[in-house]
Amino acid sequence: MGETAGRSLRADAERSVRAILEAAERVLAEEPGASMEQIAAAAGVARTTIHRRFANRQALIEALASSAARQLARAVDDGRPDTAPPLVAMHRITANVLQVKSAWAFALELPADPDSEAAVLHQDIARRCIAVLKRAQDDKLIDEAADLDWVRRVYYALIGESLHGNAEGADPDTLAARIIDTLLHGAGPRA
Amino acid sequence: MGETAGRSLRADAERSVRAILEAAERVLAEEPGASMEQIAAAAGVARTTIHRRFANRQALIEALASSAARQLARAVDDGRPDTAPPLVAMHRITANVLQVKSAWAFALELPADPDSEAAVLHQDIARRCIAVLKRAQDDKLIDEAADLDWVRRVYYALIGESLHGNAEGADPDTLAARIIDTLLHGAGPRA
DNA sequence: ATGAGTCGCAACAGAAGTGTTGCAGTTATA
DNA sequence: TATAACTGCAACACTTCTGTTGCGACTCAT
Repeated sequence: MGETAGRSLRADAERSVRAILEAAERVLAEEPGASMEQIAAAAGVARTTIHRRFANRQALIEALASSAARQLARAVDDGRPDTAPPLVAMHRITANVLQVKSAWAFALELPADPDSEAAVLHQDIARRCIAVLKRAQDDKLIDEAADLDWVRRVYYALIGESLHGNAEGADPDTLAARIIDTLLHGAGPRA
Repeated sequence: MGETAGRSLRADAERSVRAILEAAERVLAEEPGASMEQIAAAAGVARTTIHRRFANRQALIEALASSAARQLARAVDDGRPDTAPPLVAMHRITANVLQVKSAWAFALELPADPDSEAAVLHQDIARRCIAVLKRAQDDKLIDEAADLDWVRRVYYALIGESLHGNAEGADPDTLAARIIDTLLHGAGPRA
């Protein structure tokens, strides 16, 4: 049977759903084609339990994407993108996002249908990201002729790249500092 | 049966292999889990023909990765990384790489075993990439304190990002110019 | 404590993919 | 042209995954 978004579940059922989503992230990150059986085993749950909550493999993956997108949105909000000084907001947001993305890398890189909840959230996040960049631009931190959408894409790419070679688990604040420094100044000689 | 690297094939067989590899790139780029049947159909070939040349799905994918890596290596070489002035080499290499990567995106983002031919080629490419950056650094184009491995990773990320939003098919030279400009100067205000 | 919700287990049917083989017909190449 | 290579097609056995059902046991909520 399975439900994508039903009414409130019992406490133990809710625990199972969380365990399944976390296991799915862990397993699928290493092997995108992994079977429901593998995910169930990693979650410490029977395969049938997954099918009770999620009708399809598809439904599970969509729920995973939505869950991760919500956490990402919260990570951005926690950085006070509208009120904090641009540089402070960028640093805090970047550090927060790095942590969320390192835990939900697979789910957040999932291609989402344009009308899914995850896609809407990602679109909203991009909007707020550009708003922060705009404020930075007004403060002369970013060149006035810069294409903010390109800057945002570069920013995303720097975050993604920082996570690849991070098996050692460097400090998020250190990584964030390097990301923002590179974003604003590049690799050229300093004045 | 299938061979990963046999002796010289007949002309028509060689054509088939090329068609299969190109179809595999096309099909797998859209659906990484696509079946051999789908690949065969896209190549205009019977499924059994694929199995004659490639023992496994695995073998096919490795051959795909190797083929793409060789083309990428050639794209770098064509930019004269050791002899041309650093800025010229960077621009030419970037434009060449953009074209190859747009045609073989799936194959080039494939995770490769450390001892595979593709992995060796990618490692060699990274080595040459850093060599060019080093020459740029000697020419004061890159800050002397910069971590060249980080610069290389940023460079890769910028190339990857440029290809995502490129459904319109912008001019490789234009894209390359923006990539190098961003790499060296970032988004901050110009002096 | 009682009832509804939840779970694990076992079993099932069905779908889809993989890899192999044999053979007849076609094509390159010497 | 003669030979060997190549191809498509059909059929096969085999494995794996999916999604479902039924049932007894357990657990949360009231």
